[in-house]
Amino acid sequence: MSEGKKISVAVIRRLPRYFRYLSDLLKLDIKRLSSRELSQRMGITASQIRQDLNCFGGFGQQGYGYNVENLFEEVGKILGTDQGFKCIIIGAGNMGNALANYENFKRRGFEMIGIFDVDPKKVGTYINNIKVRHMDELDDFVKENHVDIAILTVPNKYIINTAKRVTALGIKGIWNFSPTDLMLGDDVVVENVHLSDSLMVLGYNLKEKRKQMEEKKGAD
Amino acid sequence: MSEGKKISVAVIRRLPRYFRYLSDLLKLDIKRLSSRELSQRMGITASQIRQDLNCFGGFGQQGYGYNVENLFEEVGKILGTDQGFKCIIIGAGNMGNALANYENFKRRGFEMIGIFDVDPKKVGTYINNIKVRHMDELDDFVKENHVDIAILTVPNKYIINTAKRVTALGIKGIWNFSPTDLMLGDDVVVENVHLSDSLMVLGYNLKEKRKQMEEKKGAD
DNA sequence: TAGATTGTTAATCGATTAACAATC
DNA sequence: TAGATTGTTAATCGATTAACAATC
Repeated sequence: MSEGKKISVAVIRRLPRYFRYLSDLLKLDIKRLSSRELSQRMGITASQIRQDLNCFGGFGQQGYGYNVENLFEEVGKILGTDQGFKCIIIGAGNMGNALANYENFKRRGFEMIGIFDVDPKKVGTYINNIKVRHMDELDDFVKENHVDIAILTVPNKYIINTAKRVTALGIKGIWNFSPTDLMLGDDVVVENVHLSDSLMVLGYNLKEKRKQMEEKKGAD
Repeated sequence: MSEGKKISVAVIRRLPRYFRYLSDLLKLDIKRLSSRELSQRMGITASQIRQDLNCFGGFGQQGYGYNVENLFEEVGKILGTDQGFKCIIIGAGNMGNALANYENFKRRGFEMIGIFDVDPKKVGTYINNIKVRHMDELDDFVKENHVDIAILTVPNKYIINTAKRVTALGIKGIWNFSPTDLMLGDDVVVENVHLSDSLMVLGYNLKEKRKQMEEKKGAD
C-alpha cells in the first residue's frame, strides 16, 4: 500500500484553489510567501495550509516561507497538470460548446481532442478547431486515439447509456454535467457537476440571509 | 437568534441531492420510503439521512417511514423552490446561452428574466424567449424589475467590476462562473462554480486511481 | 399486540486549529 | 546569533455513525 497516508477529499478539493492563488501570485511577480500571508488572501487558517501541503511533502523553508514559483509547480505536479489528459466532449450543445471554447483547460493539462454529437447539422463542423464527429464514429475514434476523459453534456435521458458506452470503451474518467448521479464501476472515476444543485444552495443561502436580516431589523 | 440550531454547510449541500432522488422516486410512483431504502439508493447511511432531515423537522412516522410526496415538498420548501427567484444572466456567451436554455431551473424556483451583453450583434436577440439587452440598460432594468440573483458568465477580467456593479444595484445573490473567488460584503451571498477546479479534481483522482491499479498489478 | 422505523442521544471518527520544537 | 516560519504533534471541534427508547 505505497504511501500509507490516505489523503482526504477535503484536502484534494482545496488543491485547485491553492493552484489558482499561486498562479495569481506569480502573475503579480511575488517571489516568496508565508503560510500566514496566503491564509489572509484565501480566508483560511495558516495552520490548514501547512497541514494540507505537508500531506504531499515539505515544500517550505523554516524562517523563509515558500517560494511561490516552486510551490506552484509542486501543486501543479500533484494535480497532474503535466499529464496531458486527452478529453472528448460528448454532446455539442451549448454546454459542450462552452467547454470546447474554455482556453483555461489546456493550461491545466487537459486537451480536447474530439467532440461527438448525433445532429447531422453539427457533424463535420469545427468548434474551436476541434472537429465534431458523429456518435457512430466514437468507437473507432477511441480505439485509434488514447482518451483519458469523457465529458458528458448529453440530455439527461441519454446519460446512463452514454456513460455505459464510454466506460465499455475503456475510458476511466468521466466529467458528468447531467443531473443524474452516475454510479459506475470501481475502476472508473466520476466527477459530477450538478449545476442546479449549486444554484439551489445559492437559493437556500439567500433565503436564510434574508431571514437573518429581517430579524436584525426587528431587533432595533 | 431565532432557531438556535446552526445548520452545517455539509447538510445544506446534501439537500439538493435529496430533492433530486425524491423527484425521481415520485416519477417512479413510489409512495413511501424508509431511510434505509433511501440510503441504499444514495449510497449514504440511513443514520445520516435521519439526522439531516431532523435538522428541519420530523417528516417521518415511526414504523412507516416517509411519505415520498410529502418529503419532496418539504425539502423543496426548505430549499426555497416556492420563492420564485428572479435571475439575470450577465454575459451571453456559450455559458450564458447554455444556462438560459436549461429548463430545469424554472421547475426549481429560478426564473431567468433578462440577459445582458455588450456585443451589438447579440443585443436585441432572444435566447429561449429571454431578451438580450445591452449592459447600458442594466441599471434601469434592475430598478424597474426585482432581481434576486445575478448569474455572472463574463470573461474573467471583467468579473470583479461586474460583481461590484450588480451588488451596488442591490442584488444580493451571485452565481459566479469565473475562476476568480468573489469576496464581497457580508450581506451578499455568493456561490462559485469553478469548473476547472472540478476538472482538476477529476484529473487528480484519475492519476491516483491509475497508480493504485499499477500497484495492484505489481502485487500479482 | 408485535413489528417496523423514526427521532434523538451517545460514541466514534476525522478534520481543523493551536502550540511549539526544529531549523533556516 | 536572533528572528521568523516551517513541519509536526497535541488539543479541540464538528460531523458521521451507532444504538436504542419512543411510537406509529
